[in-house]
Amino acid sequence: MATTQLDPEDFLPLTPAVFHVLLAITDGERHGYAIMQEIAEHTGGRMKMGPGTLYGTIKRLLEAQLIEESDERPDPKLDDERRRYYRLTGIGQRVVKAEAQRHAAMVEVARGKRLVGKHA
Amino acid sequence: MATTQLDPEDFLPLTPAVFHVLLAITDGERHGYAIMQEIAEHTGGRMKMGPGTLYGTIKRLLEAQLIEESDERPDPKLDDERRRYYRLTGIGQRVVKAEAQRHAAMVEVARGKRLVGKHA
DNA sequence: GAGACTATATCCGCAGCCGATGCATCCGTT
DNA sequence: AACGGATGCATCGGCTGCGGATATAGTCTC
Repeated sequence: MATTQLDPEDFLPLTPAVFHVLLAITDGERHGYAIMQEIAEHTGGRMKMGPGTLYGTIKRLLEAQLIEESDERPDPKLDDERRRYYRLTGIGQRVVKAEAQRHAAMVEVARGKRLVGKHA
Repeated sequence: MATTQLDPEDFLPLTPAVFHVLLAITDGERHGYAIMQEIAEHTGGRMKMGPGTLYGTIKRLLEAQLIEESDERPDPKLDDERRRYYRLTGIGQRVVKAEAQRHAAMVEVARGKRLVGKHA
């Protein structure tokens, strides 16, 4: 086996902001503004991430190499040139997954204490 | 029902530290040091909360009236007098529950993206 | 009686959230 | 074509609060 793989666990726990951003791009690349909307959407509008949080978070995620910018455009003709698209890196994927499982485990603890009901 | 109902949602989202502390005392009162251990335990030792975080968090939770100190001792003879016990207030209970459900919803989103498998 | 563990408390550096602000572009309406 | 609002990215600075270091002291074991 080649390199000693970075352990995704070393990145945990993620801050809520970071987790939401990563979660928003797990199923395909997205640009900044779309990430904001995605987050607002899948939290039922409860969480609205402002630009300060978003772009600061993106910057740190790029440095940590959990995400990377991509030059590919879904449809050049329809696209807004100002947009900058981001996608998960390999390690990024492993990190979101690990964090998601950590959350799942926490929810199970909460379920044991009857704070949440049976599964949806 | 004299009191004006505070909306638990107003307290969300909780910081991870706060959530862990509240979760640790949902099933009965505990003293500070025991809370630390409880947290280390039900995260499989992954999260270890230091005294700075713990007592700072407790202080803020007392001010916010999500927890309160109790004078009752489980067993006076066996007890260490230095201990200070805390329990959830009414609103505190509603807040942990709301937060737990928020987390459960987030995990469902992650499940939809196949980051976590079927339920344990 | 040394050392480890229990138990609470404070201090303070630092990370990072997040609203405010700025600027440019795109698009629908009139 | 002028306007306004939404889209889109970026920076700045205040402030919250996390978390390691440190202090104090009682308890327990060897």
